Amino acid sequence: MHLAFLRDYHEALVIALARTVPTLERGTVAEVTGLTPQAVSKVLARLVEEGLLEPAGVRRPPRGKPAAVYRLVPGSRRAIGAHVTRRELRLVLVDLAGTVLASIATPLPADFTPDELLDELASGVTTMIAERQLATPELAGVGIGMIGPLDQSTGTVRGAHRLRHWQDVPLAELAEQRLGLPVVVDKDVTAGVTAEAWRRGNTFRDAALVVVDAGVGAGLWLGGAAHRGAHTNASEFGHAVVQLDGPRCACGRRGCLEAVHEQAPDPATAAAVLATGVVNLLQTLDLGHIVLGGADLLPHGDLYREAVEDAVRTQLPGAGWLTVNVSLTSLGTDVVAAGAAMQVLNARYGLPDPTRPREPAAASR
Amino acid sequence: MHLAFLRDYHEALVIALARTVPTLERGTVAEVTGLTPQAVSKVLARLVEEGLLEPAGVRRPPRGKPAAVYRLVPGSRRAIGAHVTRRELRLVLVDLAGTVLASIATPLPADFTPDELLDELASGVTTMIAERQLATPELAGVGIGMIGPLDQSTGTVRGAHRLRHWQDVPLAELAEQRLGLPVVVDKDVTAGVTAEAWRRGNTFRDAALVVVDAGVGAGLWLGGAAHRGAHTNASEFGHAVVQLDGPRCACGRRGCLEAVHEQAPDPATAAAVLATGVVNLLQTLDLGHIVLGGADLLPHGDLYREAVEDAVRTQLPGAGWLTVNVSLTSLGTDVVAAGAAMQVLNARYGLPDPTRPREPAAASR
DNA sequence: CGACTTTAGCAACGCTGTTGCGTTAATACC
DNA sequence: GGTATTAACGCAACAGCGTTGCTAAAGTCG
Repeated sequence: MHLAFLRDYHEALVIALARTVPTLERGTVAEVTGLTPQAVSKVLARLVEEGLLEPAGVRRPPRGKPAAVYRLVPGSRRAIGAHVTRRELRLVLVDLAGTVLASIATPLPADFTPDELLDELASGVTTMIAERQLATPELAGVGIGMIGPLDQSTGTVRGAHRLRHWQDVPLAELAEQRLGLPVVVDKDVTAGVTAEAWRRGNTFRDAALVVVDAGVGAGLWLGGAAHRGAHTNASEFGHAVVQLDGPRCACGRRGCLEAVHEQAPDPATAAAVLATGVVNLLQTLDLGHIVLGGADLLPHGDLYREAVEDAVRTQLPGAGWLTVNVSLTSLGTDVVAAGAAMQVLNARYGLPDPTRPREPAAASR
Repeated sequence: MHLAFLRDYHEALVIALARTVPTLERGTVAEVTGLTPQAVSKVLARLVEEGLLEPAGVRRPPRGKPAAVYRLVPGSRRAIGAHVTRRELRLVLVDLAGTVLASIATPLPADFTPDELLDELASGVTTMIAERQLATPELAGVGIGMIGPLDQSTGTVRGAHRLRHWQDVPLAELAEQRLGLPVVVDKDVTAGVTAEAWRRGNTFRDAALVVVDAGVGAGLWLGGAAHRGAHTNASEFGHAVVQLDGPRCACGRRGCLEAVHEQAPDPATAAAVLATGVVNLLQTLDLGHIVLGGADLLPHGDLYREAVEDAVRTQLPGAGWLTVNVSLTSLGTDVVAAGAAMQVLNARYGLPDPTRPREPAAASR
């Protein structure tokens, strides 16, 4: 680990702050980060130099010299995100602030092959780059949120459920060659929770994005980072058993949350089942935020949200201090694609990982 | 964050390595950590200076200058750990290598008060210090593993289950005043999983210690650190529902894993229920290691281990690559107390937390 | 207009790991 | 036995990060 880690870490702190507050000042940043004002000056100067921040006038205190005010330049960096489901490909363009600037969905052929996906992806990405006139230093890369199981560390799909042509496909590598851009691949729900985290800032430290979309999954954000697990296969929350003698699930077990949820007679019952599963998650992991999403949940969004809020109130002990924020995703059906894009930004402008050095700072002179 | 973070981080890497391998050399450390050999020389010199490492002869390569060999001095730092249950107080002494040097258990009065616990704790700690002639720089502090719920960040017990006199007790603060030593407090199972992690080294990155002892809990070690959650109340795994219409649990819900497990007609059925719960955990979190422990599990240890191994084999898809290491804790009934002690060592000699600076290096000249 | 307050920034510094290069201690070769 | 080779060690100068000390700037207040 070089000294560069410190620099990147502090720059990432400031960027994260800039994402969640309208304006920045030297003094307030120093307070939040614990750095000295002098050090903050240097960090701010570097970020202005890189184009990520810009001056935004001054604040005049009741007495004394006016303070220089800065703000994020959201458009200075962008990334493209893709959400691959069994039926369609959704592409979004997001900026540094986590705003979705464009979103298009195109159908995919039934049981599509890797080549068919790559064709569709390349065509969509090329169009988007042309339409928006995106240049290389500005466009950070492409993220792909995909149904699992897959190996996130290498970007290889191990064998997507119900897609025959996807056994051990090195998707990240293939897409990089095809697009000529950096590509990261991750499970759909893990990408999705990254979107929520990127937009909400650092109070969002322990959370889950619970998604119902054909199956049930939960992307996990634990201790301020995505949790992927030992084989990057975490989030198969839908295959946790909630009814030992319940109906047979596609995975072979009995009474998986997903199977019980699916067979519920009406949406209200289904929501109650899911809510119980969410409380299980809270008991085990003690999350501060539950975000709900997915194409099969959002049509009954308020119903689900109320069911979960109700379960949190009635099924979880320690009411006074065990506060859980329950909400629907503000990104709707874009959440996975947007999260995949933000993973690209997060890799470069999020908190660095001490175990791996970061690539040599793309556009820094 | 100061430059001191880098220093502490690299020292912690070397100490962690020294714990898990018999001997160290400059070259191998450089390879593992990614530092230059020159930097490793400086780190090793500092650690020898502090007494944590010592020279251990030389290795003579086929040709060339012999390499200096170092090894950990396990006895150079020790910590005392306490495990508080409803019936007894267990005290252990551990060293830097994670070896348990002494273990004593004393009964606690029924429904004991904070004062009664502190009396017993002070008496036991004083005895242990006297018997082993522990000096201040050598003894790093005292850790307490306690039944929850509690606030780990402040060391306050919020209101331990079935203990009437434990509403909002600032246990860490009280114990520090009483003992004159640094004290950390944590949930029993979280302390326990720290013991396993400290002894197993950095291949142990995503794991759970599943404990059956009156209740059922799971201490979580995720991404190389203890997972405590938004209100430091994670690990209440026993209160995850596995049978929606199951028996009423003490917590008010129906069909909690703990309740279903408790009412199983025989140990084999109980083990199968727990095993299903463990697979739920694996589906959600994708853990690489499951460690089993607890006073009510260990008497049937092999039965439980085989049940879990069997469930992992038969209930978890993706057999080829989803490898899970299942084992019984090697520390037996000492695991929680030992883990509490290792949390003290971990706070000082484990990987530092970027968000909080470390206290000013106790005994560094 | 001078005193005071608040913020900004230059310059020197301390500490980290890095780089360059010479030194040391062993074996292999002639 | 001397010389070359090898592998590891370590001094010294260096680069880059945040910190410290101090001065300057830009306002308000009396």
